[in-house]
Parts: sequence; structure tokens; C-alpha cells
Amino acid sequence: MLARAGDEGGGIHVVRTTVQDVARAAGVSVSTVSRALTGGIVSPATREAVLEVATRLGYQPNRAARGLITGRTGNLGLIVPDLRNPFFADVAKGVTARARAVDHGVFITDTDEDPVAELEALATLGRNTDGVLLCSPRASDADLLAAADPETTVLLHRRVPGLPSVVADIAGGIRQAVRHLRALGHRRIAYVCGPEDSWAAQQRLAALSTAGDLELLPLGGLAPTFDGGLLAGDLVLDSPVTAVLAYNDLVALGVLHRLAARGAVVPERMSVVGFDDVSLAAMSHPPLTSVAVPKDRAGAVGLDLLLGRTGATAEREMVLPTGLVVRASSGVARP
Amino acid sequence: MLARAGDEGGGIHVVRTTVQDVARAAGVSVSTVSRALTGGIVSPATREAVLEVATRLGYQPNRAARGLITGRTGNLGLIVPDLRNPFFADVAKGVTARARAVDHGVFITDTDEDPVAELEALATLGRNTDGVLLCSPRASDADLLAAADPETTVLLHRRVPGLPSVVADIAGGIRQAVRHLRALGHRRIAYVCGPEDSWAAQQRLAALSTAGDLELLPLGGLAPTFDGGLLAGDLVLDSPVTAVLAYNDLVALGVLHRLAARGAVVPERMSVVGFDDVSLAAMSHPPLTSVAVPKDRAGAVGLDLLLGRTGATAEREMVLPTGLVVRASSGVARP
DNA sequence: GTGAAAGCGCTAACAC
DNA sequence: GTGTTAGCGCTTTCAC
Repeated sequence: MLARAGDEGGGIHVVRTTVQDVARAAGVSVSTVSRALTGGIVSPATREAVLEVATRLGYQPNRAARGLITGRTGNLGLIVPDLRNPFFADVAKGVTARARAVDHGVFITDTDEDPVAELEALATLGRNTDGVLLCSPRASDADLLAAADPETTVLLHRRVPGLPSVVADIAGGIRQAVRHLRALGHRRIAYVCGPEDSWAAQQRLAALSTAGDLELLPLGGLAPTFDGGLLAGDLVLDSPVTAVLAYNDLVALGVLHRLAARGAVVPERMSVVGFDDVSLAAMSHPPLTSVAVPKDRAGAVGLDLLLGRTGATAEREMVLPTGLVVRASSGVARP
Repeated sequence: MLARAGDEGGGIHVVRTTVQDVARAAGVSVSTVSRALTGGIVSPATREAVLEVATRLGYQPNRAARGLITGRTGNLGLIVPDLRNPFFADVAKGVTARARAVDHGVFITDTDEDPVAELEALATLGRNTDGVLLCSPRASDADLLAAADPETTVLLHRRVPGLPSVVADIAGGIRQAVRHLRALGHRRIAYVCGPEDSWAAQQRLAALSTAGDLELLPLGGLAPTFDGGLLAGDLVLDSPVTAVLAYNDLVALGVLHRLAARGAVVPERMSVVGFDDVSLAAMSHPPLTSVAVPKDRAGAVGLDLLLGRTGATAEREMVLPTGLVVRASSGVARP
């Protein structure tokens, strides 16, 4: 596959097989090689011969060179705030899986929650890929609109008018969670709010506000993390609620943890419901009831949208259904 | 940043700024633009002028074209079995963070635990990047040696003679865990084995075998997952051990879960120690004692190795230290 | 210090 | 059906 040749510098120099090499070895022209490899019009015999030589030489096309002429690099970009967050890990998984299926490469940029890095990455990737999938919970609509080309960008888990997007039906999810809790007899519930500047957090709060016939205690100013959940745990125990709905599963896990530490049995003393249904939700004790968000599917759908593989219509805003996964952390209210 | 021009097809066509455009606008030649942008010899005045025009036009270099001539793409590849596994998510985080710092792009391929996909990805990425970081717990040494170019590949968390690698001091970690348990009075412990074909699993078992003065009960044939841990939980309760060391934290979490469900209090009835110290370890109930493996650092170090940024010596095998993080899941043995 | 020109590896007209 | 040639966007000799 690789040949090494001596180098004046005394080092080792790796020489890679090119179309030229294949053409020479197969006794045809470079264009014939190109055609044989990319599915152009070639005689079956020639194609087979070229293919044979190509594999024998371990030829791997240089995608950069190909992209230079075709205008398509065969690469995509994915920008996420934090790969360590299981939510985004799931999204990334969905994207890479689909990309592999359609033979595309994926550049992943982890911006470490920094909106500036997000915009930078968008500029760089926008130039060097066929399109980019962007998870940007924090950046402003204006910044996004200014930095993103609607032709080659798809927003994931966020909607901004003017930009294609794939989002989950958050309101529907909230509605199911609330209905579930009401059916269990809960009338007063706490809601651990997400970051005020987060689009998803705003969606949840809005959906919750319209869920009437329920006394809602919003708990704000907490980090959307396990630690934030620990704090929230004490707050809910200090309030007259019988259930708590968390901004996401990480927070819910923190609540669960604090409740256990304080000896408050879940769900007897307090019901806990999470959001996102990351894989951890099934691993907690007790297992966490959570609103299931199609994270990986959103990634895959976004990719299809980007590549125009999606249905004929110019559907630029996809809403994916959510569901409620009932586990052991929610139960009947005991006043 | 982007200009749109009408297209005969009636569609919209995105035109990107090139060196040509910048040169024209700045009233200089393309080579001067190139020099100004890449730090060549240009008069300060010219450089400033070019830079100004470039930013005004939103010029972003086409890395593919640049790579075609320089031979360096500025891109790296990372191959992992599963991004959803927090262990690899951490590795990926370390790689992307370091890559961003040195201004490189990262292609991430999730092979879905498929060794064949791993080798394919290696071939493709090897051709289209400056080097690849490979997490391949399962592939055989021979396959790896055949497919990987030692000049442009670094193995992460695995050692194969002949290939550069970055590994954690697994034996040291095992030793610390064992010493900890012994100090707490444990004399009979169970070990939940990892997959037999996994390099890391073999390392752990080997290190454990030499940890004398301890009765070891190996539990094999279990998946290295939460579910595998659930099964292991019942097995340990059915055996005369007072502590269990798990292949990794996911397994340990499963054990913890099953123990709790069966009413076995941790650590009073049974001590549990995990491996890897993924972020979940701190979120379990009780928080999990675990061997800390520098996952993200391994990624960063591997990247430096690849780019030759590491110390002068031709050190091709790095061993990173491990540590033991003692949390509440381990305590004194009660016979 | 700057410009003209060659060419990286590849595909897409265009001839034959 | 196949070969020849131009050129994608960029860097890098080589003259000046």
C-alpha cells in the first residue's frame, strides 16, 4: 500500500499510489482509471483490470484532489458543545453512523461550550466540507443567521427562522410528562429550569407554562449538570411538591442522588422525571422516568437534509416525535 | 463571506472567495497573498493590506487545495469503537481539544465495534489525513501491523510492538486497587473479566494474576456493559467474596444496581471497585471507587506524538500513570 | 519584495 | 470506449 523512498534529508518519505501509478500499471490512461473507479462508461474488461490493479497497488483516492474538481469533498462537519455530554455523544453517533452508510467523512468539532469557537468552527468547516450540522444551544439567532449559510447548514436540536433545522417535539414531550404526573395524582411539581440562554430550556419552560391545572414551582439559576441536580435535590425537599421534572437527565440524576443521600425514597416520597432519555437514565437507582428524545435519529435526519436525500419537498424544518419512557422513578403521589 | 450568483439551472450557486479574489481586490499577485497569509517574506505594509482585504472578503483558505501541494492536510483521523461509550467520548474530547489548539481538524469514525470497519476507516483516513489515532481493542496485532503505517498511526490504549502507542499503566492501576482492598481487610474478591479478545482485558487479568496473597474469583463470559454488570451482581452475591473489582465502570454500575435491588448494602455487605473513572463513576449511588485512567490526556498525548510535537527522543511508546479514586463504594470488609 | 508559472491528484470536457 | 488536455485553489520555485 505504501512505498518508501530515500529522502535527501536522510529521513523516510512515504510515497502514495496515485491514478498515474494505476494507469501505468494497467496500461491505460488516467481518465480511464478515473472512469473505472467512479462508475463512468468503461468496457467491463477494462474496468475489471483497472480495479484489480488498483486493489493490488492499494490505491486509495485522494479525496481532497477529487473535491477540488467536483466541488464536493465528501466530508461533513459536526459542531457540538461537548462530546462528553451523553446527549451530544448520541447525536454524534447518529451522524457518524449515517455518514458511514453514505460514505462520507465527518469532521467533529467540540467547542467546549464556547459560542465564539462555535462560530469559528462554522467558518472553517463551512469552507472545507459539503455542509455542516450545528448543535448550538447558546449562540444568538442573529449570530447564527450571520454565520451560517442556509444552503449548507442544518441546525440540530434548535430552530432559527431562516435556517433548516431538525428538532424534537419538546412541547409534546413536556405534555406527556405532565400528563403522566397528573395521572399519578401529583398537583404540585417542581421544575428545575435549564440555562436561560438555551433555546431548548426556553422551549421547555414555555411548554410547561401552558400546562394548566398544575401548581408549578420553577427552580432557576442552577447549572444543567449533575451538581446542579444535587442543589436542586435540597430545594425540592424544602418545598411542598411531590414530584420534580428536571431540565435533563444529568440534573435528574443529581436530584436522585441527593434525595437518596437525604433518605427520601423515590418514588414514594418524591417522583423524579428527567428529559432526553440518555443511556444513563436506565442505569440510575431507581431507573429514571424520562422524556425520550430521538438524539441519534436527529443526527441522521439532519445529515439527510444536508445531502438532499430527504423527500422531494423542500421541507427545511423537521420535528421529530418524543415519547415518555416510564421507569421506576415516578409513582403515585403520597401527600 | 459568501456571494451568490445566478445559475443557468435557475438554482442558487454559492461562490467562495479564493486567493484570486483577494489578490485582485488587494491589487497584488496571488503569490503575494499566499505569502502574506502563510507567513512568508512580504513587506509589512503589503501584509497588512492583504490581511485587511482577506478578512473583509471573509476569505477562508481551502485546506484541500493547500494540502494538495504541501502534502499536509492539517487534518487528523480518530477511530473509536463507540462514541456513546463514555470512555471513548473522553478520548475524543482530549483529541479534539488538542487538535483545536494546534489548528487541526479531526475526522472521527465510529466503527460500531466492527473490526472490519476499523480497518477500512484506517485505509481511508490514512490517505486523507496527516495521521490517525486508533482505538482498536479487538483487531489482531497482525491485522493492525498490516494495515497501519507506523509513521502516521498512533495506537491509543493499546500496545502492539512496532507501532507507536499511548497506553495507561493498567498494571499499576490494578495494583493500587488490590492494595486498597487488601488494606480494607478483603481477602477474597471477585473480578468481572472483560472480553477475552480485548487487549485491555488481557492486561488487567495478567496484572491481577500476579497480585498474590489474595483469593481471586474470576467471572468470565460477561458483556463489558451495564447489563453484564447486572448479571455479575447476582454471581458475586452467590459467592463468598467481600469485594468485587469490575472490568470497567459500566460493569461496576451494573453490579451496584443489582446489589441495591437485592438489598445488599454497598460497601457494608460488598465493596465495589470500577476501572476507568468515567464521569458516571461520581454520579452513582454510592459514588464509585475507581481506577482513574487519563483518557483525554492519552488522546492529547497521542496527537502530539503523531505531529512530532513531543520531546526530541524517538519515544514511540508512552505509558501514562493511573491512580485510584476512592469514593464511597469501597469500605472495610465485614466477614 | 514581488510576479509569473508550474504543478499537487484528480475529474470533466472534448476529440478521436 | 478511450486518450489528451485543461484546470479546481493553492503554494512554491524561479526570475526579476
